[in-house]
Amino acid sequence: MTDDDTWTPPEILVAVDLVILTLRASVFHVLLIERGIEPFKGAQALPGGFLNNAEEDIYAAALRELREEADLDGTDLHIEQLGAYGTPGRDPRGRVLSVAYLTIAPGLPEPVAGTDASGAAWVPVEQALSGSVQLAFDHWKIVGDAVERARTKLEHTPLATAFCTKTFTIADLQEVYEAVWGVDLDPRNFYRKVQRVPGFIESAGADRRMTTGRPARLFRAGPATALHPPLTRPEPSNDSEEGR
Amino acid sequence: MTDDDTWTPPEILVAVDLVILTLRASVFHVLLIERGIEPFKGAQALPGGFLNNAEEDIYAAALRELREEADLDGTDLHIEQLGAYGTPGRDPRGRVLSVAYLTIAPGLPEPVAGTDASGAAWVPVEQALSGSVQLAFDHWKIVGDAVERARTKLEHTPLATAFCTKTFTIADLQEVYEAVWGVDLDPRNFYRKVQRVPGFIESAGADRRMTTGRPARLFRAGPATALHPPLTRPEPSNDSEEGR
DNA sequence: CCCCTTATTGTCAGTTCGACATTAAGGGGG
DNA sequence: CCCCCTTAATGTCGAACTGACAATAAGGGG
Repeated sequence: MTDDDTWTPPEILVAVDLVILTLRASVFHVLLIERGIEPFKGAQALPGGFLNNAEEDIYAAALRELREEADLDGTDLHIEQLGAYGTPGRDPRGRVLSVAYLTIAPGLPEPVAGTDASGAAWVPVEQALSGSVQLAFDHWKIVGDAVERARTKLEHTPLATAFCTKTFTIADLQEVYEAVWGVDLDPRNFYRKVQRVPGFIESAGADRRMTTGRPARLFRAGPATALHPPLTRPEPSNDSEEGR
Repeated sequence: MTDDDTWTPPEILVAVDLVILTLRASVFHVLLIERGIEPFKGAQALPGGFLNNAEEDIYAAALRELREEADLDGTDLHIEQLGAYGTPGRDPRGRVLSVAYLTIAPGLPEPVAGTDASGAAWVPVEQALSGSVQLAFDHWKIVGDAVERARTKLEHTPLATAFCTKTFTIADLQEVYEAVWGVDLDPRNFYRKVQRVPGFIESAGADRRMTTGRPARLFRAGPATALHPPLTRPEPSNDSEEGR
């Protein structure tokens, strides 16, 4: 931040975009909204919007949009800033700098009735990034960055628990890893590894849960903020890249 | 991003701040500049400034400030966006949203002659965060976030090589880890571990380097973008700290 | 040639990993 | 009530890895 009293710096519009990720029926989904107005009318876009006024905090604006556009309560949801996207020309209406937030929610069964936009829908992440979906602005890149961030943070933070409800089974947790990473994991080894990490998960009473088969123990998120040791993603079996 | 044609969203000043980290004499340093004008005149601040005009890209602005205020060429330097800092009131002059960038540079021996500000100086990170240094705006938090980011990325990305010159020895690399993490590592085990990670470092010819003692092999950064397996930070034996 | 310094290679027991088998604990149907 | 089906949890085993520490290698200086 520097000097200058004579020169007036340019003023820029500031917006907030939300990448809301969840698991639905063991599939990794992102929330997209069909735009009802130009520009990009009819295309899919991330929920978001401009700051209400010049005094609104950007994090508060993210919480507000979360409520308005996704009908979600930010309390006890994982929300972290992803970054600022401000390439000139990203919005045809003019210079807009958008601050993107990454939100992780436990799998909501309902299709989330958007209050505002034409239609809100959970879209499988794979599909959203495949190119078969028309995404507005630079939202394709934002979603890609968010997914990459989530995949990486799964390795060395307890982020996976944010995809789960208050209490969960180890199999639930494994589903998160498998869906987000797009791999299959061995339940026996996963069970062992997860329990060894101090502070990752802790037993939630002798409680259990009903399904067919043997009842599973319930856990809740532990106090750890980092996983030591980390859960490393399996190496991609191919070797089309990487060198030694 | 939403609708509305009648309502005009607020315009906000956008700035760029740089956290430039390096190693000097095996000590982890950050570049700070003494402010010559109000607000926070006389305090230390990160290099940075407002966008030049409404068309300037924020990344381009970061590169420009890097040149203007630190006399550094962004080419072949590690630069990544850290995040947006936009709390109302962070700048007493009005609403300013600042996009912070994290830059890693090989240890420059010279004290970096700032072109603009009153004085630029490399300050040990520990000192900058200790509270004994008056930092302007919310720069204390920004530096803290940057350092935390660097410490974490050292574990699972080849970021450490960004602290080194084009070619380096394994002992150089170890110095980076030790200085940034603030720990001591066993050279023998470090040597083994680093070499096992595919694509982390690759031999730079049979070249060597002069010092006292046996000449060391030179390496350069490899093609890997992630470390598999990661280099995990040693557990702190005590548990007096940690927090996020 | 001896000594000092730093680099690189070994050694070794304890731990962890991945692959896979086995046992445990419900619920349903006959 | 017993057999069977399903999912959960524990166990086994050789290979690989880890941390602690010893031993050897390769210059430079005196």
